[in-house]
Amino acid sequence: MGAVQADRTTTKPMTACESFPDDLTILLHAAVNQVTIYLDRAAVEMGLNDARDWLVLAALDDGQQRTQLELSRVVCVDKTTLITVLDRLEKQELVVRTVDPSDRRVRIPQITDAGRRVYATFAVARDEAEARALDGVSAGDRAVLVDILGRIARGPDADVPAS
Amino acid sequence: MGAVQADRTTTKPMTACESFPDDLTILLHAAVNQVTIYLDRAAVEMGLNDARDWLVLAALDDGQQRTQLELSRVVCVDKTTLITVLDRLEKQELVVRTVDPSDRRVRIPQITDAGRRVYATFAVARDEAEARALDGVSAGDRAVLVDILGRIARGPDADVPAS
DNA sequence: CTCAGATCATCTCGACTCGGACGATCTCGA
DNA sequence: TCGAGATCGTCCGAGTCGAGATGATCTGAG
Repeated sequence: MGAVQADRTTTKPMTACESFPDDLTILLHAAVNQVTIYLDRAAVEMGLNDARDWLVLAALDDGQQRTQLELSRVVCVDKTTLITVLDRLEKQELVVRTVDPSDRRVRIPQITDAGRRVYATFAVARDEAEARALDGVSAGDRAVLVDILGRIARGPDADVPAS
Repeated sequence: MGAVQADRTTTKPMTACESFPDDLTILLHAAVNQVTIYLDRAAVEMGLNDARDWLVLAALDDGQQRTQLELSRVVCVDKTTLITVLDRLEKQELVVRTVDPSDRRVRIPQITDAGRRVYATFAVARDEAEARALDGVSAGDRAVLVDILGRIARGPDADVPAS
């Protein structure tokens, strides 16, 4: 039988990956896959559903007032999917949806104290995971990594010159 | 803006991402997201469905004989999902499923000449995209990137001691 | 003031994903 | 030789995702 199967009620991909180190994009995929597996596990362990739940909490934790639409763009989650995430988090009382009094169409999701606590706990687990993953990597190399990833993430040109 | 919406028939996430550069894992997600968007677009342009289609082709192109199960592990795709990918690629005559004569349970998917051509074409587009993404990054820094990503992808130690 | 058009959150519904069956086949011990 | 158990590819059903439609609300022109 599957020895290390998580007893989850919801469906969740558990694909471990033994990739070939040929190519940057493949490597990138494999890396994110690995990280996701670990983070998802940590998230489940503390009652969250997903690493995405945590991602949303992280975005909310910086205190900025954001509409759901803005939030969905920040965390790379479809606005439709974000609704279900917020529903879940709200039910767990980790966030609340407040109505912007100046524009009653928009909701401003805000993190609660409980949410902040969960986020802080998770952040510790995440930092440990990162530290383990980057064990033996010099600070300079880490900076290089962050720099390049940021460059990739922001896109090849970010602002297409009006062509 | 946006404005560059692809007119796709199949469902496909098009979430562009304007992430905050706080954290490594978020950065990693954002980077892979960006790359995926680009690769998916390129894949669609040459008749493939997905960047995953290409990933499968890439894995098959190294000439190794692999069962579908092995293949699914290599490319980080669930074996069930891989079936639909192979079905599609087989219909396009980019791969064929051969039966291993020494074990008639297993299928050995193999890339065809047409598949090899498509893969080669795609590889050019991919290399261009990579070059653009890494424009202005020194060769040394690239090596660092590949090294660290590989380290992350291979996992901290594959089996986390259940503490 | 009124109304047309824009924008927000939500809902709907079709497409996709994956855990858990299942049949076919292999292996190994009796 | 035979059968129990393992392993392969495939199928099915529940769950998830996201493009487009919908309803509520805002904005600006007349």
